[in-house]
Amino acid sequence: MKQNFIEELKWRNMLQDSMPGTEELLNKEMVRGYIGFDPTADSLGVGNLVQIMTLLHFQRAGHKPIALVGGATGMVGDPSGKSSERNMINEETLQYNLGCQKKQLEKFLDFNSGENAAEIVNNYDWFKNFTFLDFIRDAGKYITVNYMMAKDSVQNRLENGMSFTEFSYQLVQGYDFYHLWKNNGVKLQMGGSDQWGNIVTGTELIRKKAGGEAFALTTPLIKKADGSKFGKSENGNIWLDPAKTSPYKFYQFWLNAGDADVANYIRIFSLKNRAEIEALEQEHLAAPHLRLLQRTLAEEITARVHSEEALQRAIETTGILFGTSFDAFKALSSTEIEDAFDADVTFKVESTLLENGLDPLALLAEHSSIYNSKGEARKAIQGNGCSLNKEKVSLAQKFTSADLLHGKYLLVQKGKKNYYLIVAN
RNA sequence: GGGUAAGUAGCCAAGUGGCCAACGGCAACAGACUGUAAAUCUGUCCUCUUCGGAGUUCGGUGGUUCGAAUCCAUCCUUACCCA
Repeated sequence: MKQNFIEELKWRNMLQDSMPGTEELLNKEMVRGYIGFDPTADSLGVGNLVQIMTLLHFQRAGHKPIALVGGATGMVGDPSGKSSERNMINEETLQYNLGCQKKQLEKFLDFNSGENAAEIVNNYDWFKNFTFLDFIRDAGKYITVNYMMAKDSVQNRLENGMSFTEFSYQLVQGYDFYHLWKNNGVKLQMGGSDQWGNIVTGTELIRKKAGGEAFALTTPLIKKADGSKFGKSENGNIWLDPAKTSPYKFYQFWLNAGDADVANYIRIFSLKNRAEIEALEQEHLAAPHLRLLQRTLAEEITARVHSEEALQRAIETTGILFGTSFDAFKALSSTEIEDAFDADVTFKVESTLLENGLDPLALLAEHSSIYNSKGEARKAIQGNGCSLNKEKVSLAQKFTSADLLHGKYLLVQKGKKNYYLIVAN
């Protein structure tokens, strides 16, 4: 069952812009299309997930998706959307990042589906032996500086300055498109709307240099309803790598999405069809407090990005920490408790210390690093922002062995949503 | 190479000799209210602290002064104009 790619993107609100003729091309034949990924970090984040989904829908519509990892472009630095010159990352880091991202991409796309099997390419492969002189003759000659200057990504930087390196970026990315067009039969480049300028530099180069035709399609940038950035949480970016963002936190991120955003998200990140999603939306409107959309979305994405088991564990942890009363928590077995906490939120404390009674500052800041300093812990406690075994902590309190569950556990809450486990041994 | 303007906390930005750990805004975190939502109100927001304080900051380095983000010298960075 092939879907119409453009129609699919439209109802999912994933279509920002496309070049005239793009839809006709897609209806006519199996198209090879690519999206570039920038190796600035050692993991992709949920921000990149939009582009991954675009490729996935593209493949499901019967086309051939190609993910380009930017071994070469990463060395230059994309100025789009950046207000100042970027620091260069060294080659070693870059290689490492590339490897990590490649592994993640491989999880999403189907590489064994015959003629439209996904591919991953690295633009470093064709740039590594390309000399500067060749480049300015083979690519630079076809694009005028006037044209490059007109780009938003350049205009926005004229006030504060921009190096030649970053100015050249669009030409490097443009050449990627040309290379893939010429050698791999790629006719379409997709990307976030901030990439429009870079993408059309590519189609322009293809037209001028080879008289060929190529197409562009962009997706809107996701914004939260309050205008803040998508994909960040209190602890920074939400990554796809379970070592950097645990499946539990990943699940929580989606579960915590606001109503105003979640309808948007589910269309983008869910593979459910239109009827299913619209039905869910109806149901959600009838009873918003059940947060059906958030739950459905969180479950689907967590299972896809991590695994069904990781999802089950995240749901269980959530149930233990949020859903049930403390009595229910007490009823859990030691194994269940320990399973619910990841290593980075578990702290060990000598049980002898507790026998003598420990004040909260010593316990939370000195003997564990739930808080970085006593001052920080003190402020949080004074602000009523810390609970132990589900009860608000006061500075005057002392904790002893009698407070331990199963003789060894203490449940600590920093704020409402951050849980830690202290194990006495 | 010449001239002009600028560089203050995560970001924006006030501050032109003591009242400055530095107005204000954004972001962030926490509390109340809620639906683990939004909006709103409140608190925190350089570091450490025995909560009395202590230490380190205003591009870098030196200097003047009892005292410098503030004055002087010099260097660095950036923008604009001229060559």
